[in-house]
Amino acid sequence: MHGTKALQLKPHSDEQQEILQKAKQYCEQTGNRFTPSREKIYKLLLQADGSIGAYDLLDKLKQTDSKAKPPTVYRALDFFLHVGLAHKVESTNTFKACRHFDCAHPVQFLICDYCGDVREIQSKGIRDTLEAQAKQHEFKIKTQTIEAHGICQRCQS
Amino acid sequence: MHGTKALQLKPHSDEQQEILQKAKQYCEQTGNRFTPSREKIYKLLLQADGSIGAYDLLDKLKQTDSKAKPPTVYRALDFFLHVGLAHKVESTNTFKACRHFDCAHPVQFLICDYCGDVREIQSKGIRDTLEAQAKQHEFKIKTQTIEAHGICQRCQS
DNA sequence: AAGAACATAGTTATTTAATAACTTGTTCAC
DNA sequence: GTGAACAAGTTATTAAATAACTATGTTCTT
Repeated sequence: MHGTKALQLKPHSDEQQEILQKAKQYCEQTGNRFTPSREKIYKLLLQADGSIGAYDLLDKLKQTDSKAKPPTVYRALDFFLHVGLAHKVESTNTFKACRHFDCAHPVQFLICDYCGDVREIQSKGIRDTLEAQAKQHEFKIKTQTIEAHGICQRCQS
Repeated sequence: MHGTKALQLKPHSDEQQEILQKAKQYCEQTGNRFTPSREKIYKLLLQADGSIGAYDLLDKLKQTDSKAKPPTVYRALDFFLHVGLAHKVESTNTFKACRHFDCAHPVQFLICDYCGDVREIQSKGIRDTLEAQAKQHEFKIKTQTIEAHGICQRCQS
């Protein structure tokens, strides 16, 4: 599932610490509680390469919290999705921590089928093109799911 | 789940007959077998409003084929997806018969969260915009999943 | 026509993904 | 401090998809 991990996040990296702090702040500002349970699960989500399935996340959680059960992770995930701290990758039923949750634009994913990496991009162009198409059909868009599968740059060599 | 069905396909309509015939022809031309089992399931897929889940499809199939089981429908669905006779809607885990399977372009869906209607559109613009974005990241796209949720024209009033 | 090779379908069981429903514990405002 | 609201624990179930094995059918070859 994974090629070289040179550019992937490592557990407890500085970048993760930074995102974690921003997540805490963001929750405080918006009146949402970043509880210990949520923090623990959010850390695991940040440590995951690419995206991670709910049950894989549960397995990781069980290593330090042996009595964790599906609702434990699904509740946290639902919370993250709701406040914008994470996204669901619909085509693989997996989840990914959002790295710039402070902006509410729809996102797109580039999913490498070789190494499993999931890159989150934000193209206003894609969003607007879809929006324009929908308008032609008099369709009012609420949410967008845009996911491309293929091979990432690092796996092409 | 459903509003007015005025524009929806009705069982055994002329349009369905036409698509069915085209599907048969298409399979012959491409050396794929459109077996009785596949035909039965494809008809049910055509009759479904919007998109339909595999197990809802199974329930319908059971009405005339009481011993049908999950692999029965999943095998047919896999075949349809493989040859291009149907699409999977990833964000709802449902399936939809393709109305223009003779062209291989990626498609986009406009999914009405109010009536459940799923409209298949083909915008070269969206495809190309995503393609261009991917290129900037040196990502080679194989397949695209583009789904918009919202409210369709008929349900806005 | 017989038989090998392959595709299709039947059958049983299991895995994976997600949620329902009820109970217990925390937090926070008044 | 009490109670409303939120969060988490617990048990069970539903929903989605596939694995693995058996049986049947189709096609191709000789």
